Parts: sequence; C-alpha cells; structure tokens
Amino acid sequence: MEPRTQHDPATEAGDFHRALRDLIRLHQLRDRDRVCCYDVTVSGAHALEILATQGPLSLNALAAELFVDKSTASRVVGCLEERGYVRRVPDPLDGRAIRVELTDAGADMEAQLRDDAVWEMQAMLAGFDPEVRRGMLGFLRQLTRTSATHAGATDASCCRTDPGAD
Amino acid sequence: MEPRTQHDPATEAGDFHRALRDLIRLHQLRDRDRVCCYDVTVSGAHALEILATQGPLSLNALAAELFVDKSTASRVVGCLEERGYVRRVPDPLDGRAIRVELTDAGADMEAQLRDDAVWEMQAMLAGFDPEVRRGMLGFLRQLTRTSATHAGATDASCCRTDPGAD
DNA sequence: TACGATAGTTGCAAGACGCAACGAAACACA
DNA sequence: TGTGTTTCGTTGCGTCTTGCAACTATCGTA
Repeated sequence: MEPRTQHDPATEAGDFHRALRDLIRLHQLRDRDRVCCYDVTVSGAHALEILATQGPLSLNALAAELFVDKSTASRVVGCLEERGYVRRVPDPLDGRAIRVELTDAGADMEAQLRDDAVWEMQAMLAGFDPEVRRGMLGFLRQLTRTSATHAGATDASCCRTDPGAD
Repeated sequence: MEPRTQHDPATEAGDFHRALRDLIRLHQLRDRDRVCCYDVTVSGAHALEILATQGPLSLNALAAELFVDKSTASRVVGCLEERGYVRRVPDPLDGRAIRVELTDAGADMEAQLRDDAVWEMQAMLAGFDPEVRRGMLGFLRQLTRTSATHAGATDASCCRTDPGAD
C-alpha cells in the first residue's frame, strides 16, 4: 500500500476520471441544445460529419461509425433524409444495400456545425503549448481506442466485479 | 485564407473535435453497458460519486452537479434509495429540504465503480509523459468550463444560425 | 431451384429527460 | 400576526433516443 501523494498514479487517475466524467456528461446535454436549432439531432450531426469525412457509406458501415445499432442508424438517416441533408441511393453492386450520400444542403449543414465546433475548440487550444497539444491529441485517441476495446469485450469486462481476486 | 498545413490551427482543432466527439460518444454508450450489471444507472453512478466526493447534498445541489433538472435528480435518488445506496434525510434547518446521504452500501458500490474506472484510467495514463498528462488534465477541465459557459448562455449561442435560412 | 447469409426497415418496449402543476414549508412585509 | 411570495422536492405526462427481434428483399452457393 503506497501513500497517496500528489503524484500517486491512482490519485491522478481519479482526477482524470472526474474531469472526463464531467466533460462527457456536459457534452451529452449541451450538444442536445446546441444542435436543436440546426434542426438535426446529435446522432444526426455525427452522421453528417462522418459522411463528410468518409464519403458515401452503407447503412451498416455508418452504424458502426456511430457505434449504434443499424436500426438506430436507419432512423437517423430517415430524419436526415426528411430534412434533405442526405440521400438513400441504391447500391448498383448490391440490391440489398444502400449508399447514404450527403446532399449539398447536408454538406452545407455539416460545414456549419463543424465550423462552430472548430472555432470553439481553436479558442480553447490557444492557451496550450504546441507539444502538449500534440500529446493531448494522442491521448484522446488512445483513450477512445482503449474504451472501444473494452466496449467490444463487454461480456467479460462488464461484470468483473472483483479485479483483485480474479 | 492560408493553406491548411499540418500545423494549421483549424486543422488541429478539427482533429481535436473529432477525437473528442468519438470519445464522448463511445463513453456515452459504453458506460451504459458497464453500469448495468452493478444495478445502477449512469446518472445513478454519477450521483453516487458526487455524494462520495462532496458529502450529503440537497436535491437541488445534486441536480446542479449532475447538470439535470431537479425532477430527474429526484427520480435518480428514488432509484438509488430503493436499492439502499442512499438515504433521504430531512434537513434539520429547513423543513422543505432534504439531505441525500450515502449509505454504507452506497459508499461500497461507489468505491467499486470508481476503482474500476480509476484502474482503467491508470493503465491508459502510464504511456504518457508527465508533462503531457498535466497539460491534459488542465485541458479537460478547461474544456468543461468553457462548455459549461456556453451551455449556460444557450439562448444567445444556440440560435446564432442564419435567421433568413428557413 | 432451394437454402442460408446479409442489408435494411419497422414494431415494440425501456430508459432518461424536461416541463409544468402541485403541496408544504420558509420568508417578507404590512 | 396574517397574507402573499418564494423555494424545495415530488409526480404526471409527453418526448426523444435507443436496442432487440421479427420481417422482407436480395445475394451467393450448391
């Protein structure tokens, strides 16, 4: 049992955990408000962004990118299509599949949303050292990767109630 | 219009934005799974953590910490109380108010949840430079603060779309 | 042609949330 | 001291998001 000093790994990890929890919780709620006036849901906004980055995708691929069930993805696409932001195009190579494409309006909307977020992020980043910024970006991505791994192995990691006696 | 080099602020901000979006989205979904087997909801887990950190709180204070409506907080507390993790104690100084207290079982559960998260976070942090870690912690907190400010000023920032676009 | 696998859609239920209405207690003020 | 106002917490109700499972249509293969 090591003493909990300021530099104790567990203490530091606890700080990170709290910071991350607050951030996630806040974004969960804030984004809902922010996005509403743009007439798209949070998932919709993410879908637009993904489509803008990766080009047309099948529904399954989109669902995977969004980390949601394909049924949810289907509904999200339905909403976006109603508003004219995406198009469902039948896949010429596979009669079962569709390709979800961004329309011009969708691309425009996506640019607006991204601009907004980027602008805000830029302001935030200004106060940090370039080297630290690079490290942070890697950290965020690493965190996502690790979390994704754990999420994938839910059955095992979900109910490991006792890490020590295992 | 400067060219978008690797060090262009907007590009970097975009990278951050994407990284953060993925992280938040993933955690949003992963936490739901993770918490299920512990018999508490995500909000419930956060509430436990907050109570453990800050001690007994009024319902309003708890709601503020959770960033939710007091009605939601009331229900969350109701769930936790059913399971024996918290207690509603009448405030001796104010007949209207209550104090939400952690029970022993609640403290135990909270420790389990936190341990889990801390353990994971610790593993993640191990690979990063101490200086970068310090920067990151500050960054995360700054991000939360800024986001909170924007969330508070929703009326102004939410609908700064083009009014004539409808 | 028949069968199993795959893509996408939809019915259904559950969970989290906010708003608004409500009762009870505290407070302010005449 | 009595009355009106504010604050605290609870509850009814509707909405939104999501996943699971059942379903249809299509593809690939024997």
